Amino acid sequence: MSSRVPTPGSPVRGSKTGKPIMALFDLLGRSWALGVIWQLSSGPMTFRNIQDSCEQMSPTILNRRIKELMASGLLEKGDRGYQLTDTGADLFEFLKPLGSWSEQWADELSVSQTIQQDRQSD
Amino acid sequence: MSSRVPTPGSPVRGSKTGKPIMALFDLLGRSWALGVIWQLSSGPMTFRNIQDSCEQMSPTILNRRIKELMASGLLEKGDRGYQLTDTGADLFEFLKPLGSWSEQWADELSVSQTIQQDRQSD
DNA sequence: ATAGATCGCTACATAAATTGTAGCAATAGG
DNA sequence: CCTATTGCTACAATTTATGTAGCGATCTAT
Repeated sequence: MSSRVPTPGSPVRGSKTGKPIMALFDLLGRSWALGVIWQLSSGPMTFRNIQDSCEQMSPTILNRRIKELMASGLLEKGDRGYQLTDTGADLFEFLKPLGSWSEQWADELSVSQTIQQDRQSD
Repeated sequence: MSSRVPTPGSPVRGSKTGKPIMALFDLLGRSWALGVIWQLSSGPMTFRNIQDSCEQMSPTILNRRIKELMASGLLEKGDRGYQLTDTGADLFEFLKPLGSWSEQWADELSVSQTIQQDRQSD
């Protein structure tokens, strides 16, 4: 493994100061990280379960994300597979509202795109 | 530009279904995207302002993020530089609490790391 | 016991994204 | 006109991600 786990206090991709919020953003801002947390919020899952529920994400990167999220105390290994830690579940509570927000956002976007198309056809 | 802007409804990096939440995670899960939104939450900023407040992030990627975030309706260009749209500001309200949460997380992490170090020296 | 089937990965090659540096055209001020 | 700042683009180097193949370990049924 040549990748670094973003840790508050130490330089990370995106922040040389390692400010907690930047370390968090670096951690969550890697491909599939938010998706994995999102999926695990509904309960423990096996490695392949996660892969399947995340559009067959490559095992390479799932494995890397898992290690990072475990090192960051958001994920742990349980009897029934991987699961969110208390901290991870706590974080998810903040992410949760984004579900319905994103649907509203999707609607707004499709509307404004329609308007743009209308303008082009003028 | 060869990169695609994650748009709900169309396949994105991380989701072939284009479910809004996955499109959002793809968009926000790119380097510096969350950081840029975070910085702009305190008011409009010029291109170089953002660069400076984000550890001298490369102009290449800032430019790309800006275009993506504008295409997604989260950012716009105003008199005083780039700024969050109403939608963007709305999104930020969900991100905001992560600021203090991340500091708590940082504390927990440093404690657990100390414990691990103690165990190793046993 | 043995032949699947499943699980958690690792190896490896390819493709895509990010970084860092240099610099240019446009505007602003003196 | 001279200088500084702004918003970028070009380009090469590095880092990350994707996709496929497959291995060793563990269950499962025969």
